[in-house]
Amino acid sequence: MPELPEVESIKLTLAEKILGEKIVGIEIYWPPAAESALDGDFSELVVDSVIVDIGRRGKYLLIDLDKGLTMIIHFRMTGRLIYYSQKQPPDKHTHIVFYLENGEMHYSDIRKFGRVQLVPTKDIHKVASLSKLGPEPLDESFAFDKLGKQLSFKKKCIKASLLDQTVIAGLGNIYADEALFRAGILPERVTGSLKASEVILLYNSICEILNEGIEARGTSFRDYRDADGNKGSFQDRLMVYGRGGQECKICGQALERKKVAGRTTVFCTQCQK
DNA sequence: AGTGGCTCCTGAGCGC
DNA sequence: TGCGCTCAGGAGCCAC
Repeated sequence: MPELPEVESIKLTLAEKILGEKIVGIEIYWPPAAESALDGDFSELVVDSVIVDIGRRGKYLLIDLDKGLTMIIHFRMTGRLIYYSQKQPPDKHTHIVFYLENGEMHYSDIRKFGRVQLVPTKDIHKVASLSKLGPEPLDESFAFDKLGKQLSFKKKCIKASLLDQTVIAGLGNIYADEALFRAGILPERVTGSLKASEVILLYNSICEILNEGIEARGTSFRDYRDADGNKGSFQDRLMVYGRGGQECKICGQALERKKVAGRTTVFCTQCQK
């Protein structure tokens, strides 16, 4: 499931291929995937536009077109955006094909949770899902005291807080579990009960885990691929996610697996307090 | 402000 | 082989 490091990897692999390219045609195979906030047809608005920039905010990929339009893409669970330099037939899960001057870009999504949303670039801050996002964890302006401020007084458990995109943007189930393990904090701890020293540990763990995730070009636990269609490698370095019942790589005790905040959560009761 | 449940959707894995 | 079941989950929404 694309979280921050995966979306960043898609952005980086895509940028070298599509920046400056003109979209010369489009084929939409599953219309609900293509949402337009404007009057007019998604296809007509997008075709003949030049891709001028590509960015990321949290788990959202932002593709800026000339003519003042931006495509906001959220991959949810199984979304992919893959660039092909040569003609490529769509597969059964391909929902949108963007034909470029050189090559084509396929948006596909097995579970159909993801969306490509077209909005005027100037209105991007008005899009509810983006405007509510919390701080960007890899931004230089993000500091441990900023995280502490977001977490203080919260009564829900820390796992729920980390998954809450208004608290901090970009963490999903994998990196939230990994960050908590590295920080030695149990996922069910009440958020506001964290000591200042624990907030600093958590802050450092989040930054480290996300940077390592990007260096490994993401986690391909199941479906994730970058824009070249390649897997990431961070799944080889996971300490807890997907390892319930197995031995903790640090202390050897069997890892606990239980639902926390409605999500499957894996942790070590020995290493995390 | 918090939780829990439901919805969207498909494929994998399991028991029989 | 295949049927029916459960599970995986990001986020929006709703009831309480």
